Amino acid sequence: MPELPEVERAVRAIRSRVDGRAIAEVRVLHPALARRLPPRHRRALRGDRIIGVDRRGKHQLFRLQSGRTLHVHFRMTGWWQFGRPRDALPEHARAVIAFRDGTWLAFEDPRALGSIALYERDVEPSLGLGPEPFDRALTPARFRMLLAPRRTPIKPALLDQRMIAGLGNIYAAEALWRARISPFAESSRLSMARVSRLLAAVRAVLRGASGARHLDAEQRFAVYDRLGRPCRRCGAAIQSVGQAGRTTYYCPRCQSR
DNA sequence: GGTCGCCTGGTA
DNA sequence: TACCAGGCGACC
Repeated sequence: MPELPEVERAVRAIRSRVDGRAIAEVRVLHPALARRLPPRHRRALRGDRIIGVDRRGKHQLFRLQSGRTLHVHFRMTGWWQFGRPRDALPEHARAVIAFRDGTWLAFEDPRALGSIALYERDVEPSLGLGPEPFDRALTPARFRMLLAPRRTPIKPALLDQRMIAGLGNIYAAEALWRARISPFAESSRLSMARVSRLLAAVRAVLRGASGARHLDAEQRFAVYDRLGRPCRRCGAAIQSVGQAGRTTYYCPRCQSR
């Protein structure tokens, strides 16, 4: 699930539960997770304490009392499950942070594509991210400058985290539909007016994401996963196309190049 | 940019 | 059984 709104929600759900808790041990339950969190790093985490959790784009940064940082990325299917001593671990728990008081935080991730990694004291992970979408310093003019060097279709450009941090395949498509911009429009050639519309659309889509969460895909999205269904604006059949290895959904009639 | 690999599970 | 999946880094 996780694009920016979902990662933000995940962080909010656990922040108050893990803040201040001391780590008893970190267990890895799937070999894919061990690649970036080897046994010596797991051992080194014992006794440390979580003092805060930050989000940047889709990344999570657990700040530790030692000055180190635990970096977490959900990728496609990651999620947190917080548990009490007697609770059963979720079926697809891939790693577990067990606290001294018996509570635990399980990294649930069916596809096991997510990652957890430890960064040494005072080493800030370099994530290569552009501005946060709601950063006030992100003006239409700045957004346009970010998009200007990219001579690619706008849809794949939006998935590049150096443009805006936290956009993913779904909300990029939704924002383009909302801004009435074709996913094929060339990034560098978007007019100021369209860039401005796009930025507003990105923000509106991300803001609306949390509220619509309980709806099914058909209700929740304007284009995503709605192949062949009528466009909510003009009634044309929604189409899909492969772009940069991902599926893009769009309205062929009211999203112009 | 495109394409592949990483992983597993759900669905046609 | 085959294909697809909300991510992303490595490769060409």
